Amino acid sequence: MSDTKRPPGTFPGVTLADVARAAGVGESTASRVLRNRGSVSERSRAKVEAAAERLAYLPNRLAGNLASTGSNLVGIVIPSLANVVFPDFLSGVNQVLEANGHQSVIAVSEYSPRREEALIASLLAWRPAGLILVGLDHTEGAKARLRASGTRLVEAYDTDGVGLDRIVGFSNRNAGAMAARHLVTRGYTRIGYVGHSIHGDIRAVKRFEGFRAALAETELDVVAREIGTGTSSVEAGREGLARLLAQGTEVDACYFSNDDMALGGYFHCLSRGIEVPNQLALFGHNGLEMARHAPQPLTSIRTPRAKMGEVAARMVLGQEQGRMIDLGFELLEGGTT
Amino acid sequence: MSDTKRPPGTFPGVTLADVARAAGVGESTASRVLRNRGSVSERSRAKVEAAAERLAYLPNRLAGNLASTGSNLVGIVIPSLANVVFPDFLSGVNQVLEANGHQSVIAVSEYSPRREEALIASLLAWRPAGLILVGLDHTEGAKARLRASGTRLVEAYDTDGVGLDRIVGFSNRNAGAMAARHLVTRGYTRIGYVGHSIHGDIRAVKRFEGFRAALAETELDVVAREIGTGTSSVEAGREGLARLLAQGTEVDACYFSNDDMALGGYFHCLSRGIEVPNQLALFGHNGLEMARHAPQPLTSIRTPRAKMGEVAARMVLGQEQGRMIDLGFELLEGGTT
DNA sequence: ATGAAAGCGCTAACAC
DNA sequence: GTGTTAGCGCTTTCAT
Repeated sequence: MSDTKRPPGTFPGVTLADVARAAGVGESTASRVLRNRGSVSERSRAKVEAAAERLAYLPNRLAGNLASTGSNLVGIVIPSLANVVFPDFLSGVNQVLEANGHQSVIAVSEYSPRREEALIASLLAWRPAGLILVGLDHTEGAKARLRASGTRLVEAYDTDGVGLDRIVGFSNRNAGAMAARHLVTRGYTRIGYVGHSIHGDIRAVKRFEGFRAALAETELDVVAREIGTGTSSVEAGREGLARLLAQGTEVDACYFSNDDMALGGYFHCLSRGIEVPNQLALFGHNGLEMARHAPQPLTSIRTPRAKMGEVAARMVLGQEQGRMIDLGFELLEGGTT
Repeated sequence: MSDTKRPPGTFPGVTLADVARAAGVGESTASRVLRNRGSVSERSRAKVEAAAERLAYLPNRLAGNLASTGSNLVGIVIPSLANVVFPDFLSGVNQVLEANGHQSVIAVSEYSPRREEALIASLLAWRPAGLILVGLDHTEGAKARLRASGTRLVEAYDTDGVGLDRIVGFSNRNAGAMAARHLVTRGYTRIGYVGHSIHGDIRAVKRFEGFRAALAETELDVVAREIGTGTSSVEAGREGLARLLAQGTEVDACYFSNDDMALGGYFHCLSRGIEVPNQLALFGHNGLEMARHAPQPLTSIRTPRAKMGEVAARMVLGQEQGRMIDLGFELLEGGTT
């Protein structure tokens, strides 16, 4: 047990060899005990466990994983932490990963594919058990690395397109289409759209495309639109709707890129005394908790975020059949349409 | 370049030795080039870089860190991902960590100290460059391990108590006190409290204690309280306030454990036609974006969540002086008081 | 400036 | 059931 001067962040250094020696057994026996693998006599097991306890032995995963080639880390790249939906997703991922003795290494791309590529390379250097990414859109470089690595890969959140390996999610196009059909069915015809920056959030774009395509089925289209420059937020939604209405185009319903945005729109209506849904109907996306409990629950589409995370984790651990799992979504009929 | 049959999740295995051989230099030279350390001739550098590129060499951090004893991983344990405030915090942490070539390994304790202890042990096995925890309350076992490990440690979010190593945060007691004084100054005297489950969320408890202590300065106390059983949410706040008012005790102001809760309360008032703040004043905590943009901006206290994450990360990297940094908080005077 | 060699702490055959 | 012995892929003296 060599306890000499050592750089900060380094450990006293009780090694497996120390434990084995203290227990009076060989290294491999100690290793077997500590990992519950292979057969060991009750006697050895007890001795090793006692020694480990006494020496406060802390295994070194760097060494362990290097020796066994492969780690119990799972790399996860999400576009943002600011948008509530990704923590929800992470939460699901994390839960099943931890339950299976794996650990999440999380990286945030800020919606930049170039950043994502760098993060992927960085994560692969840990020889992770697998990688979980959000979306299907990656740089060519990233795709090449991923293919070359042979790592198990799961792409989540989007089923509109082709993936590299495994996919779990739902169709954003169809979600948009469902929103459109709902509004059309309710008789709305002068429909506006308030969205957040198109930069990066490809899935919001896909929803809007699906939305317009479905409107087109009945010869309709959005009559006005307002796209913010920043990320999705309550404030952006509030201001977006204010600007949309200021355009002068008559509008009887508004589709928002997200529930945050829609809640902002709702707040605008409350402030201005605009009657919802009589004067203006509002439709969001995601089914966020806060919007479901507004005085008038927001009509929205609930997306299976946590569930998606759980399935993604199970897929990455090889516990799930199928290369593509579409979890669908659900219309939440609220009081705003 | 040994490309034999290998277990799934394993790599083609281009090693540093392969690169060195291809470049016609020694391993150590190749290593020096790839890490920009030590002096290398332009010629060797070029050869090595070309070879690495050609072979699509991907360094193995498991090996690298094992050899150099110590990793560039930083372990982070947060209580929950469901509560928006922690992603905000993480976001700050992650930003400076990534900018400094470090990676976040994130674990979620679900507000359980026992779980936290297990997660800490698990994280320490990676010989992380440092650890970031939320709060000052840990099991004795966890504290012992942390001290023994010698790892640099930062405890965030709470300055009301003693820490193990470095601390960054604010005083939750004082935040509660500020809320109380604000309400008292405005002339409210019949004050209620709606909180979420006390289990685990020690900081919410500290706020409430500070709140009551400050009320006591003027011989006041909360006249009614309602504590939910689950986590903080809009729904819990809405129902909590409904129950509080149903108690029958006359109340002219209500303090909530969180902005989610307070927004729920606000929604309840809107639904029931309770005039805010005339009939009932509302005070939250955290200064969440969504609450700031309600028709009547919620009076609240803005907490420096992202900033706290940044400072925590800098502290863990040893880039910050001082063992204890109090970032304070800020009163947000809204329209609900 | 560069190469050889000795580990880092562990796991995985392989013998016994 | 248990110990011995090679490595895992890299960094790091230490010569040169």
